[in-house]
Amino acid sequence: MGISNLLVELFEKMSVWEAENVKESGLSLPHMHTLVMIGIHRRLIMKDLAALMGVTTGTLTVTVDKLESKGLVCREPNPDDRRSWMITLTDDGHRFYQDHTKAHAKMTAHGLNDFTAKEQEAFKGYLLRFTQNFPEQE
Amino acid sequence: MGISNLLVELFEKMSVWEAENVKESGLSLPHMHTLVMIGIHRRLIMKDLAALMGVTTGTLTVTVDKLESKGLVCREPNPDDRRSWMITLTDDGHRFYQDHTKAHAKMTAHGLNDFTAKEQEAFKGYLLRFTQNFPEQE
DNA sequence: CTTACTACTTTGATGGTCAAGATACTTGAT
DNA sequence: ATCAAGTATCTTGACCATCAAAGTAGTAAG
Repeated sequence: MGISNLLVELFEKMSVWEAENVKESGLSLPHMHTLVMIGIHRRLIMKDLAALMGVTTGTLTVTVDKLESKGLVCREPNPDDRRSWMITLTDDGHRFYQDHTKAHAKMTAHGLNDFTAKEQEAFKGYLLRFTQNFPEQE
Repeated sequence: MGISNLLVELFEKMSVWEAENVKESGLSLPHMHTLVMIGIHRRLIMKDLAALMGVTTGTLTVTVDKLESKGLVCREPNPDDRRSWMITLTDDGHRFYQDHTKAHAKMTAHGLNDFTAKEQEAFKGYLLRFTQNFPEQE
């Protein structure tokens, strides 16, 4: 089997894992995805967050509305531009983000089960190169 | 950055790439996903295909209805069980599947841009081990 | 043959998505 | 300053994907 098919298989398995894992949190995939993006970037305006997630701002508006009503994210006024909001995680939202990150780490540890420390480093190096060679998202 | 975050980043980039790529084909993601699953398994009954894709048979019924009306898949009577259908790709459906597979290969080649043959083999070995260590989908 | 089970389809409801239009603000040119 | 053009967000209306539950037709086991 070629690397291409291996990647597809890994992608498939990670997707299934992600879906099951997120379902346990009680959030939908788009909602968790949103929390993760905000968690990584800390503070974002709607436009940038929508671009990162590959959705329109209209879609993001309703997502953020729901996350806000659940007390997971916060719209703060943007002092530099009164048209836009700075979106951040609340403490509760940050907990979801951290739990999700921990679950990722656990999943990774499972995959690296029989790897020596040296092999992990080598794998990581390859992954880094591969990921960086990858077409950038516009 | 740890391997966990690298994988998440790769996953994210592959998702974006996949979405853009599939959009160009004129099919929705679920429709392409369905064609790929049938392409890999050649002949499947609805129940098994639904399980592979992680959707209910009710959802799959409408997906297959649409793919059938587009002439991309075929419901053939199952001689062993008159309750079920064997789902297969038509020639047109197979072309979509093959084009998609080729696009995956192209994407992979891009990522492996600066890898020597020896490095590709090593990376492939690690990927294989990692993928196989991964929790199975049930 | 009858009961329990199974494969598939249908139906009704919900959620995510987009395109297009509306609103409020900013920017740049006059 | 003022106005026009551009921008960030929100709203609306429509569509698709999805599920749970109910319905249909076929199988299996006694």
